[in-house]
Amino acid sequence: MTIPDHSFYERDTLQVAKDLLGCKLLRRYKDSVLEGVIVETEAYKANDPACHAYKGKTPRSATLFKNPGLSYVYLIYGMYHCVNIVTEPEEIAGAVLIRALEPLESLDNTNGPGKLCRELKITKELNEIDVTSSESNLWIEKYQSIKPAQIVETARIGIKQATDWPWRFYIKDNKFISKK
DNA sequence: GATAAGATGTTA
DNA sequence: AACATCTTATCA
Repeated sequence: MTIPDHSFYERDTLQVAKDLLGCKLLRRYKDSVLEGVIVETEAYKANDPACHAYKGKTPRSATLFKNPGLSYVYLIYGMYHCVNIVTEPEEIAGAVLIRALEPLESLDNTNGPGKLCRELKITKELNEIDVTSSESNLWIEKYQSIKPAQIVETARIGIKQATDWPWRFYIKDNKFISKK
């Protein structure tokens, strides 16, 4: 078991989004650990109209400009949270949205960004967590290696801007991908 | 099956 | 007013 360090995240967001497929997301909660395999991601970058940081730094999006390897958690539609991992060097905005997990360890279906956050008890309290340390309450470990041929690139889901950019990635034939 | 609408609150 | 969502209802 190895944990990707800051240099893993301090790269192009699209590359990180692909490389995160097959890694595990782990959440320490009340003395137990909830975990799942990342099977679907989306990339968000500074020059991307759909990115929260597109119009510059705001109180919410400031996290996206910080150190790669931090978590970025926000509330969407008033009732669900979404988790991202910050990418690119400091002061350059970028993040990878984790859209779906294949459940391990006592998780129910987590085939969507809102559902997986509810299952893993991820809330705004877990914003700006260092996911490169197993001391954190939220972190990422290497798990499976995914061959490039197993990665499918498609358009992102649930956004109104830049809907034709193929910045969504998932593991081919996996049963836990979020639906349209 | 498909499509529509409602819940809900933060953001800028 | 929009929103990186999900569930439930109402068709067929």
